[in-house]
Amino acid sequence: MFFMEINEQLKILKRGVSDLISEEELKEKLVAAEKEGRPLKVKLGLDPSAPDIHLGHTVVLRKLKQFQDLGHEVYLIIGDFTGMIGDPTGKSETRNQLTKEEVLENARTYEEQFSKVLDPDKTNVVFNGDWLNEMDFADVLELSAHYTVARMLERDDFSKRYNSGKPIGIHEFFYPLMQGYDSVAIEADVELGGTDQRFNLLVGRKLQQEYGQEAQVVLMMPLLEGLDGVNKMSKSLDNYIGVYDQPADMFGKVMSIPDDMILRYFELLTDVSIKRLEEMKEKLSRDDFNPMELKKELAHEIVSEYHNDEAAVKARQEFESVFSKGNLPEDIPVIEIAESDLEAGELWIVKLVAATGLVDSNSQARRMIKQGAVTINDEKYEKINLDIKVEDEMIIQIGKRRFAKIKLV
RNA sequence: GGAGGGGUGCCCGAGUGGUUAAAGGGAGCAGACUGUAAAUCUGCCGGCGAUGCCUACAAAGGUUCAAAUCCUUUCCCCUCCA
Repeated sequence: MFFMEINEQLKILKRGVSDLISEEELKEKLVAAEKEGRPLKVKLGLDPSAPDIHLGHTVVLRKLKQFQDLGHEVYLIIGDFTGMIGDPTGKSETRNQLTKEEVLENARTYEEQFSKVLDPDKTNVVFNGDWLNEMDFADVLELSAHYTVARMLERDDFSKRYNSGKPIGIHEFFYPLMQGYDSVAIEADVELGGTDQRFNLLVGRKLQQEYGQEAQVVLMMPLLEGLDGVNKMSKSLDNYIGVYDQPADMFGKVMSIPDDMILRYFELLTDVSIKRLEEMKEKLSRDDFNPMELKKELAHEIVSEYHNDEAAVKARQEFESVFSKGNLPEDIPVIEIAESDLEAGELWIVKLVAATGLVDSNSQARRMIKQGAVTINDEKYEKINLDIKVEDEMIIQIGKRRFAKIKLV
C-alpha cells in the first residue's frame, strides 16, 4: 500500500502537537488503515464567518497537510449551518447572521486560501448544513439526550460564565453537539483543532460512541501567539500575519516578534528539521549570539513559503535598507491632495498630516506633531502653528513605520 | 410571577450633585535607548484651526444655576425565591 511505515508516520504527525488523545488509538488506526488499504478520514471544522486566514490558522492546516502527504483523506467541514444561526459567543452584541450566499462565498474564499497550504485536489470540502438541516426536532432531542448539563458545564468557558453569573443561552449547548455530530456524520477517524477546541473535540468522541462508532482520535495543536508574543494570533487583536500580506510587510511583522517566539515560530510555521531546531536552541542560549540573525532567517522562510524565494530576498534587503540604514521604503502609499485645497500652495501642517490617512483625526495629527513623531522630507516638525508648502512627491513619515507620499492633483 | 443587585471610555474598574473628558490598571500610539526584540524611563491616549467650544458614563425624558451621580419610563443582564 501507499502508506509510510507506521512509526515514521507517527513521528511526523506528533511534531508540534500539543495534545493527542490518544497516541495508542492513533497508532491502532494507522495500522488498521494500512491493513484495510483505506486512508484515515481527518476532519477539521471551520467557522464560515471569518474567511481571512493568518499564520495562526496555518498551524493546524500544516498538520492536515502532513496527513495529506501521508496519503490520508482530509475533510474540511464548513459550519454553514452554525453560521446561518449566528455564533452566540458575543452575547449582547449583534449576531452576524450569514445568508446562504455569504456562506457560499466565504466557502469559496476558504478553498482559495487553504490551497496556500493544502493540496486542493486532495481536500474534501463539505457543509454541515447538509446533514444538520435534515434533522427534525425528534432527531435533535435524541442528539441532546446523549449529553448532560453537568458535562456541558465542564467546559471551562461555560463554567466560568455560569459561576460569574454571566448568561449562557441554551442554544449554546448545541454548538459542541453540532460539531460533535459532524464527526458522526462523516465518520471521522481523526479530528484536528486548536487546544481551545478540546471540549468540542471530546464531545465528538463521546457522540460517535453513543451512535455506535469508534471514537475519533483527537489531535490538538497549540494556539500560536501573535506578534505581541502573548495573546493568540487574531484579527481582532491586530497581532496577526496574514497569508496574503505583502512580502515586505510580512517580513517586517516577523521581525517584530519577541525573541522568545523565534523557536516556536520555526517549529510551528516552517519545515526546518528537528535537528536544526536543536541547533538554533543552542545558539539562542548563548549570550554573545544576536537573535536578529535567526529572526531574519525565520522571516525569510515564511515569506518564501507564501510568496517565493526571490520575494523573500528582496524583502530582507528592503528591511535592512529601511530599518537598519534608515532609508525610505520602496513602496510608499500615495495620497492625492487637490491643489484647490491649498492656499497659495500651502496647507496647515495638522491638516496635511491628517490628510495622509495615517492618523484618524486632526487631533491625533496634532498630537503626533507635538510628540515629535512627524517628519516631512527628512525634516522633523514639532510645532503645529505652521503652514507647509505642499509639493509633489513630498514624503510624510509618522513614527518609524508609517509613510505617505503626496501627489498633487 | 415575586424580591434584590447591576449596566461607566478599546478592556477591566473607581466615582453617588459642582474642582470630572471622568481616579487606577491593561492594551494601544509616540519619544529616548535598541536589533521594528525584551526590559526601562517619559509623554499621549473623544472631536474641533482650541487657553475656549462640542459630544460622551445603556436609551429617552425630567428636576437643578449645575447631573455619570437625583426622579420617571424603556431596554438589557445577574442573583435568590416560586
